[in-house]
Amino acid sequence: MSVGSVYQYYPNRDALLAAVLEKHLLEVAETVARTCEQHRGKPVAEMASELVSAYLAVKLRDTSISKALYAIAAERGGAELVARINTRMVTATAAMLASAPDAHFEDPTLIATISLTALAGPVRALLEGYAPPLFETCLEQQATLLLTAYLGMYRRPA
Amino acid sequence: MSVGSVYQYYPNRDALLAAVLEKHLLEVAETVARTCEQHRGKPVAEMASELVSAYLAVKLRDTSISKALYAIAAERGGAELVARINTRMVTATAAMLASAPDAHFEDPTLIATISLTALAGPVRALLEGYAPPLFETCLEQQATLLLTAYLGMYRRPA
DNA sequence: CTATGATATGAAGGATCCTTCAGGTTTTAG
DNA sequence: CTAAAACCTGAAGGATCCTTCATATCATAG
Repeated sequence: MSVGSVYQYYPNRDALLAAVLEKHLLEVAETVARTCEQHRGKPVAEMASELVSAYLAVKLRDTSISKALYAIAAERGGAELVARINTRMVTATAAMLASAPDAHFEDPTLIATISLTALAGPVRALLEGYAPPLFETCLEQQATLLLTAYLGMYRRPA
Repeated sequence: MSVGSVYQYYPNRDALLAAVLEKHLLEVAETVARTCEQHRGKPVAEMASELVSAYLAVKLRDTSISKALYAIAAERGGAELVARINTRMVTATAAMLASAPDAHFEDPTLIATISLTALAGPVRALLEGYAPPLFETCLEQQATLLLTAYLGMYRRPA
């Protein structure tokens, strides 16, 4: 595709990049939201592993795209876009957490935010290239452990 | 300071940015490494809270600098620099973990990497602006809980 | 087949940013 | 006080990137 063609669909460079970023973020947010809706009422340990599994799957599907979009998200207007779409993931996750039969969260939104951002940290390290060689093979297991342990702190007797 | 003066100390733009980034990263890495050395042999719960405390303190000391450096780190050569200096933090943290009397880690480097990157996630969300209003007030407590729970999974009887 | 509209192309222009350098100021040394 | 060295300054040049537009190609319908 040539340079000129792009300008028939987007008014300028920023609009194009924002559209690409939004498409990807919406895909991630939708995947996470769907997963959260499907696992309401389940034990927190299951919530943790399913959330990790879904998030990693969608983020690592095409690593070159995810990696490139970090750079775009850091540019003008990127933060607002990320913030807006992240809200959807946090809301869905918080709703799932609130429905757990074996745990009680006083502030589900806070716990959801911590959980998702904590998950994003290792993924970003992997995608950006600061991570040991065999990091990817252990990531899902360790991330699941991380969230299971964290959410497990809020467990209550049945 | 004028534009021309800068070029008396650095050959070009990238060298200047790399130097600023390196200075900040080294400060963070040194702080974390010192904290880790000071808490060898302590229980894992204490390791977790001290690591969180030290990391947050140095990262949130000047938020405008930390925020600006994320953009630099994403540019040419930034990833290599971050990777190189992160190694120091991971090594120090792994050594601390290996010395815990109340836990056993088969792969301390892996656990250290997950711990540090998981910590970096929420901090980044805060600095970049995607985080709820009262996120900062709860961050230290929640991050401590996150790492305490995670590292606690590797606890063994005394 | 031809006309009309829709889409594609990439060189040229403009805007922005990086770097240099001729000259000025401050500091140091004799 | 004077000369030399060290340092500072910002306008001008060059390099890079964003955007436009005249032209070309393709698709559709009459």
